[in-house]
Amino acid sequence: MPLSPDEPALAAVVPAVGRPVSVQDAIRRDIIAGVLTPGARVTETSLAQRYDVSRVPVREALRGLESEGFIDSRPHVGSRVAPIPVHDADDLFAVREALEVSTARSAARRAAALYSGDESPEDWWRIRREIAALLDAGDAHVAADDLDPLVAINDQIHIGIAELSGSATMTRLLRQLSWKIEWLYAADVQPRGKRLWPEHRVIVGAIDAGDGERAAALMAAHVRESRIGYLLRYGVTTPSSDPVVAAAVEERRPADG
Amino acid sequence: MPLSPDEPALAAVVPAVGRPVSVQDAIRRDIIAGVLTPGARVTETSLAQRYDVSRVPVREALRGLESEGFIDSRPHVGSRVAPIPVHDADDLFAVREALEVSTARSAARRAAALYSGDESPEDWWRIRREIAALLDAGDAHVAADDLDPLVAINDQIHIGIAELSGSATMTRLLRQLSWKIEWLYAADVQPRGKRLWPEHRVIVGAIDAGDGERAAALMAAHVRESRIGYLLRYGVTTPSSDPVVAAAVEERRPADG
DNA sequence: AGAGGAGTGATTGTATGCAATCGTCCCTGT
DNA sequence: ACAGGGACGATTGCATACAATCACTCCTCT
Repeated sequence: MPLSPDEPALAAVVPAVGRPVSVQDAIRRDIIAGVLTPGARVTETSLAQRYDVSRVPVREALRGLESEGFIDSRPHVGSRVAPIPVHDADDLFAVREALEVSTARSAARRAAALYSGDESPEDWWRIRREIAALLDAGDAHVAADDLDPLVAINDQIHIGIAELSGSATMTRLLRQLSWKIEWLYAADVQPRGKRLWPEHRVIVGAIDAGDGERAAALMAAHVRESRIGYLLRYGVTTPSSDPVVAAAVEERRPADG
Repeated sequence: MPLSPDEPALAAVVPAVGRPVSVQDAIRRDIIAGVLTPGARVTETSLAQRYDVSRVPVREALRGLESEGFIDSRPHVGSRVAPIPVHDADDLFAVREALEVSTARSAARRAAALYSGDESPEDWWRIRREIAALLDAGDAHVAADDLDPLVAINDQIHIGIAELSGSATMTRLLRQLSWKIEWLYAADVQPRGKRLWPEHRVIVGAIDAGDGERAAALMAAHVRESRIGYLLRYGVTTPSSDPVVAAAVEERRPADG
């Protein structure tokens, strides 16, 4: 697996978190962190005071958050933090499966085309190197039993795979969803991703090998396993929309916590 | 296929076009209609004058359009109408395939659950009736050889199927994409959807029958065929990211126009 | 002649103030 | 006591005005 054909090692692990936080980022962060609880009523004025800005940037931020699904807004009435998305969890996982299976397959195909010289994507190697760094960082956190950062790293890896697939649209959609995913996991203090973590390296391996179908199958299993684990942990009563997932949940429920 | 278990016939064919157009809708409409051509430079001030509003609503609209992919904006420099998305077409179709295969499968499963009495979704019948109306309307347009409205009707049907699937997330994402799809097709005055049109009724039939895998397979073939047709018509030179599609395009290219 | 830097113009980003709209409460009439 | 209507308060929607930032040009120095 030759990772760096031209440039030197390069650190660049920090996954774009250091931006000069916009109001939208600040509010989203507070929602994900639980400072602004779901169902809480928020007015433009109160938020403006809270973040010490005018109402105008708050307005823009609310519009953006609304389209991301974090805010429910009604004209002339007010806005609320969207109800906790646990109900949407199964839905969200279904979308992830649909999208990410496709990105994994495409990424592997592009890798194959790359090796055969048919294509030379401009920044394929840069992204691939970032993923490698993220995998290493995740391994370190797992080894240190410091699992909290794994949520963000996990998202970054999945977005990175989407970037490798070369589909700007999928990347954009997945980025939207990733925030909600983080929100879902944020409620879970100790993510059980430790068991699933090693799967990432296997998936990336299949991509490197250029085996599209294997990458797709591995990704499908990965997302599905994550979905089952989530539904089990939260004891969601309504069955999953995917019969296979629903059956697995039902089967494992008594054995689990 | 019993369509109306409780309510009477109901017209409601008009697919939500009559809203009091916001600035964002107005700009998007002009982009899709070609009034604002891709690459054109647009400033907040010029748009404000154009639509006779202040810069504030224009700002919000631009933010929204940016997240929809219609506008490329650089801070302190200006905004441009995003370059013509023909290059993204293949990408867009790939996403559609990933999402819509999933929605078709889920919709069929819900139909099966509905018939067996396991579930009673609140507005399943309403949506199903709207789809029926859309199918009829499309048939009428095809019969009259008036193919222009088919683009919008087509989008509405696909969104309706997503709604039947019960996945709010998929519906939201698909709705975002549908605008871009319309943009793509708008360049094509005479959409060649006439040949593909009857497939919709077959897909809906599979959903009604509760046959998830068949619905999924039909939808996959439908989107793929549409994709091939598009790439052929526009003579896109770069091969599709899907090898099957790329091969089909290559095979049919000489025979076609 | 070329490179560097300051000035200028254009554009975005933000704040404040006012108008429009909607929900709610109280008051009145029956 | 209850229903209906009007007024008030709260909140959003919008316009104007100003500040900050960036790109570009021209001027100067080497």
